[in-house]
Amino acid sequence: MSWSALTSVVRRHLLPPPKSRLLSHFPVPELGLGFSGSSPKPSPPPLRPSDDADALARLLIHHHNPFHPLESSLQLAGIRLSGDLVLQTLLRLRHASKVALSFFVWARDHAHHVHGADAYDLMIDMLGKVRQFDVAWQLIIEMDQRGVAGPTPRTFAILVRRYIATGMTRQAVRAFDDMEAFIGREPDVDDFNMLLDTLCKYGYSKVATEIFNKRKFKYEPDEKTYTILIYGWCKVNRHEMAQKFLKEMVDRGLEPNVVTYNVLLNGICRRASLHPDNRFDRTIHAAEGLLEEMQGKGIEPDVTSYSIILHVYSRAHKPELSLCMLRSMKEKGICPTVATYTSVIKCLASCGRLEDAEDLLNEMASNGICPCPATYNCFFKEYHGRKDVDGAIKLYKKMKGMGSLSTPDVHTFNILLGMFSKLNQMEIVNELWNDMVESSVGPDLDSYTLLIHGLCEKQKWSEACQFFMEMIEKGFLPQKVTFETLYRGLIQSDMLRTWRRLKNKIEEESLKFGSEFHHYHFKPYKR
DNA sequence: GACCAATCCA
Repeated sequence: MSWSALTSVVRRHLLPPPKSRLLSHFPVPELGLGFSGSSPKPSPPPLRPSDDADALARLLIHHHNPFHPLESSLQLAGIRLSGDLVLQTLLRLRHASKVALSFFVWARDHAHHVHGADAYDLMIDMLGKVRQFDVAWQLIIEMDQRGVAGPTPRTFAILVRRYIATGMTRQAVRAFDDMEAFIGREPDVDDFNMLLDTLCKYGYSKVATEIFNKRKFKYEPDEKTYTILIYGWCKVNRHEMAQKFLKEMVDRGLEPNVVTYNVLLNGICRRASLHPDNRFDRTIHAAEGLLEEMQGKGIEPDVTSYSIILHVYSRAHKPELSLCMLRSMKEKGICPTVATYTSVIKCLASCGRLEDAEDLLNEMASNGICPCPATYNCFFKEYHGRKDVDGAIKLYKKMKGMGSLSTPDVHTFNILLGMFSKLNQMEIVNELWNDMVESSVGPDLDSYTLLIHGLCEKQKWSEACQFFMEMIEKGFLPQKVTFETLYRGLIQSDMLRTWRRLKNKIEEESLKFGSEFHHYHFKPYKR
């Protein structure tokens, strides 16, 4: 059966689409946790390519249905997709959390290859993202009872990360303490490091330090533990605290290694202001001092150390120094990575030296290093600045033909959308938009904003309005300027019917999802 | 998963 035939079968069984898919309203579904021992039926292994999973996922999102009718549709079609594959696809796509949970429950109960701990971990991560921690815990308990090789320490790492990302640090620590009862052993240093690392990554260095001081006698802290804490304090720009832990580390008889020094180096360079030149000089001086200190201890700088310095050169627009350092690191036998090359290329491109940047791009290729989208985006930014349409289109076409590591990302599209919209080439904007939707990397809030602003500038009010409503439906909250520009345009050109439709839409959404839209004012606009 | 790159609409 062809995909289009399957699509029509599925559609026939589906309920009408929902009115909205915003995430802030997320009713807990009936999980049916009292599963009655009915052993899962064995199902054949996945036979279909991931394209089908992708298409199915899109269809599911589009209709947003309960899945019972779908099961028969799938059986009718004789297709058995791997549940894990569809689940992963759903979770990759934006705003599909509710659909993903329904699918997970359905697939679990119908044994479509969703019994593994991986699927549970994916779901728990997603539930944490939308703050449904009670449901996440239900799944953890279910994992335990079902014996699906979990929950594992990784499951708890995911849960802990989600708690911390939400700012619920106390609950994160409690979850960490609850882990022992599930995994059947005491947490070790690595687990402890995970907790501290996650706290520090999200800026809770103070909480991490408190936990560390309370428990450092229970776990044997190692180099990683201290490096994590030093990273945390550097991140919040508290260098004196970073130094304090460096000292404590040495006092304990632990030797700082190259990673520890790179963390300190990045702490010096990360947000240092480089304007005017004497500030740049001061930063470089401090960085060189640290490099000397580490070399004095017999630790040689590695790619990361060089990449950190190169990033400073790039931010300060010093192409000569950049190239010089790249050369000297190669002479020392240190192989540049994508990050290294991207920093230098960004520096050259932003200084207008596109030919030199292209040379480096070729050098990367001959060294077998695959450029990432960020590498190409440096060129696009410069083309944008020069209004070089041909250059941009040529590079874009080249990227489209490349492997998945180098295909355009959201930023690529956003740069190009902004460029061609400003140059008034709306056919190309349209084409880019379609490419972006097709490749499922976007659109994001910026893409919508760029497109709508572009359309407003061209006075294409009804098109702009259409995209405005689409973005609301997808759960993006448009900026105030976007709303006001559109509002003014619709009123001034007497498009009152379109305006009313837009107004109803916003009122409908804000009724359901609370105060999010309150900064839009509906006062009649004075002409 | 102890460190390095990465967007710019008013």
